[in-house]
Formats: sequence, structure tokens, C-alpha cells
Amino acid sequence: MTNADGPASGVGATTPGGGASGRGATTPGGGASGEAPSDVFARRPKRADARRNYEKLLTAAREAFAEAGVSASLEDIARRAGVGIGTLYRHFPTRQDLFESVYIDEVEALCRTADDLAGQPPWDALAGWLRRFVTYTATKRAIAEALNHDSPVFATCRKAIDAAGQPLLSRAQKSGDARPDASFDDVLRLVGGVTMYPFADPAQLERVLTMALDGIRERPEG
Amino acid sequence: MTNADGPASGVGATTPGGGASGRGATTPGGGASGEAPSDVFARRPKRADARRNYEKLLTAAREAFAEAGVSASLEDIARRAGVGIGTLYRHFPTRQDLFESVYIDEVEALCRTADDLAGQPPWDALAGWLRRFVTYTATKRAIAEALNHDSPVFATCRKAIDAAGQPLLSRAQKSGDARPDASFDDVLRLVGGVTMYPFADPAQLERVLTMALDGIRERPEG
DNA sequence: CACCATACGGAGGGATGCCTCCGTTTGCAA
DNA sequence: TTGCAAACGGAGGCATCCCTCCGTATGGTG
Repeated sequence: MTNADGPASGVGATTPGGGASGRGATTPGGGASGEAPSDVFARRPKRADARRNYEKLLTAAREAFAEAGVSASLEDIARRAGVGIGTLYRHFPTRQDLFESVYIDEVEALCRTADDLAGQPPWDALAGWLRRFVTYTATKRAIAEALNHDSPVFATCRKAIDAAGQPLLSRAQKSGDARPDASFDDVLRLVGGVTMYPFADPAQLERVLTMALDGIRERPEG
Repeated sequence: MTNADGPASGVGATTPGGGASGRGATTPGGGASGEAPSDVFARRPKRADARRNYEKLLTAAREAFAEAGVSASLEDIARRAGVGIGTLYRHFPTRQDLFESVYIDEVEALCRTADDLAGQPPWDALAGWLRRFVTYTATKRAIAEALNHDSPVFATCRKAIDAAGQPLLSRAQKSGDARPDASFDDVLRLVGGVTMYPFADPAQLERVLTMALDGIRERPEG
């Protein structure tokens, strides 16, 4: 797995001292109980009903952000999830927390697919992962501009994506399939941009994606 | 001074007395003015102070949208422009009007560059125009998601862009420079996506743009 | 079963934004 | 210079959202 280590489980639990929104309370820093964090990101609640509501909120938030963008009303999200507004705030003290949690879910799924593709030939592995990356950006697009890019969560996720995808690119470059003068970040920008606007026609997505991949591919001869 | 003109033309002149934001319709029957309107979009006010404020508002709006996104406060925009909120509403009865006006400005500039490039070799002309297109999308990005895609203004702009760029692509395809299996819309999506996120490093923008253009280019061998 | 820590729901105060309305100012033509 | 239509500014009513607070409900354990 890509996660090298896992210091405290709650990467983005609550904003540290300096931050605004002086809540706190939830997920107290002192909860050093002996749980084995399965990954860096885990921070699900433990009681059954709480966990259920947590999931419902996450789903509702994903939908709401996709539909209404980053300015979706939190009260509407609570309504969609069928819980009270208070419950939303307990789980996600700030709007940022909600963004981050939705985002983290996506990143985890994306990183997992890199492992699944490890056995493929270099170019196929890279192309396959980039295809998966496109669906990731489609979800991310809605909340990207509001994600706090200085947040430690964001940095951690970015590192996880790099760790998952960078090897695939390097391998394809070593084998001569991918052009050598492209950085990993270049590639992500090119491919990620493809979903800037939603596609009505899946066939078109396929065509555009093919063009993007051709742009990444090494040209046959000079 | 000496503004020698004032043809009351325009796609969406100010809403008539009643109130509802019924757009369009204008299309003055006669076009009795002696001047040939250089484009379909013009709808500037005629009195000097009004025109001045109109421009100030447009500039302020462009800035505000770029910074704060589509949900920028209208009152803040009026403040930036140094005019009262009432003035803003007189010129732009709805938020959509403001979006559209900013957008139209950009489209006009983009279309003009197509003419400038007409004399270039096929591929150079296409590539040059697509480079300009990138800067257009950078501005558009902020307001794109809020633009009413059903608006007649949007449709008109889209047509104008097609009319400006499509010939460049066709020419490059006929000359064998651009791949034949790419529609104009495909190309715009690929290139436009490049600016999904702002670039800190101009050199990187150049690299990614090169990759995108390579994806559009016909591959050397068969 | 009984207890209590944990979680829940939603009313309500405060803040902000949207948009209208109207008294005042100003450009410009006679 | 004068008169008036056009444009201006901003107060204020209404709507919405954010977030807190606290009484109530419930899961899980002894």
C-alpha cells in the first residue's frame, strides 16, 4: 500500500489551535485509544447510529456538491441525508471538513486502483489508471476550487496520488511508451482537464481521452 | 466625447419597463441606424456617465468572478466599481446578465483573433488560435458553471466560436496536419481543459499545451 | 434490565445577500 | 442657461444561510 505511515489517525479532524471556528470537542485529540488505523484517513465514528448518519451525510454531500457546486447549502445536505442540522455539524464542524471527507473518499478509491493495475504492461497500466483518474476528477471538479490547498489533508492526498501514479508513468517512460519530457503533474493536468465540462456522450469522452493519451505517448519516430 | 454613434442594437438590450427578465426579443426591426454594427453583441448604454459606469461594473465583475467565483457578492461588485447597488441592477437586472456580459466580451476578443490568423499555414493558424483559446477558458472557467447554457446568448456565442475556429480545424485536417477523427468540439474540450487549474509556472502551461496539441496532430507514420 | 455516555433534532440569534423603491443628481439638447 | 429625461445611490424589507445550544432519544454495557 501506498500509505507509508500513520501518525495520528485524524489528519484533518479539527483545525489546529490557530484556525478559526474554535469548535473542538468532536474527536478530541486525546483519544489515543489503541485502535489500529487501517489507513491514514480513517476517522469514522464508532457508535452504530452515528456511523450510519456519517455515511448518509457523506453521500448527501457528494450529491449536493455535484449538483449545486461548492456553495450547496449545508441545511439542504442535512435534509437530503434525513438528519438534523445539528448532527451535520457534530460530524463536520466546518464546511471544509465536509469537502475534505468527500475528497478523501475519492482519493482512497483512486489509489487502490493503482495496485490493481500493477501487473499490466507499462502503457496499459498507465492508461488504465489515467482513465480511472478521469472519473476521479469528475467528482473532484465540483469541490476543487473550495478545497483549501494549504490544508494538510490536501497535501497528504496529493502525496498519495503521486505515490500511486508516479511509478506507472516512470515505468511507461522507461519502456519507451510515454514521452520522457512529461512530468507527472503535466500528465495529470492534461488528463484531468478533459472532464472540465461534463460529457453528454460517452463516446466523445472516449475520443477526447484518446487524444490526450496520444499526447502523452511517445511519438513513433522522430 | 463626440461619441458619434448609438445604434440601439443588441442581443439583450435592457429589459423593458415591466420587469421580468425577458431577454432577447430586441432585434430592432429596421436597423435604421446608418452604421453597420461590427458585431451582434453590442448593447452599451448611450449616455456618457451610464456608459462609464457600465464599463466599470464590467471590469469589477470580471475581477470579482475571477477571485471569488460565481458566488461573488453583487454588492461587493458595485462597491469595487464605485457605484451604488441600484446602478448595478439597472444595467444588469439579473446575475445572469452580468455573467453573460462578461462572457460576451471574452468571446468577441477570441473571435477576432481567428481573423488575424487566417494568413498563417494551416497548422500554425490552428495552434495559434487554440493558444488564444486557452486564455479565454481561463477567464471563462470562473463563470462557466453558472452560465445558463440554455440562454440564447450562450448559443449565439457558441456559434460565433464555431464559426471562428471550425474553419481552422478543417483546413488543418485537409492539409493532413490534424487528425481527421477529431470533431471541433473534441478539440475544444481537450485544449480548454488544460486550464482547469491555474498554472503557477508558465513553462508548465507550455509543456501541457504542447502535449495537447500533439494529441490533436496527425501521427507521423500510419 | 438499568444506566449513562453518546448522539440526535431543530429552534433561534446573528449575519449576509438580494432586490426594490424613491428622493437626488446630472448629462445634454434646445 | 434652463428643463427634463435618464441615471444615480443607498436605505430597508425579505429571504436564506450559518452555527450554537440544549432538551430528548438511544445504543451498548454491566
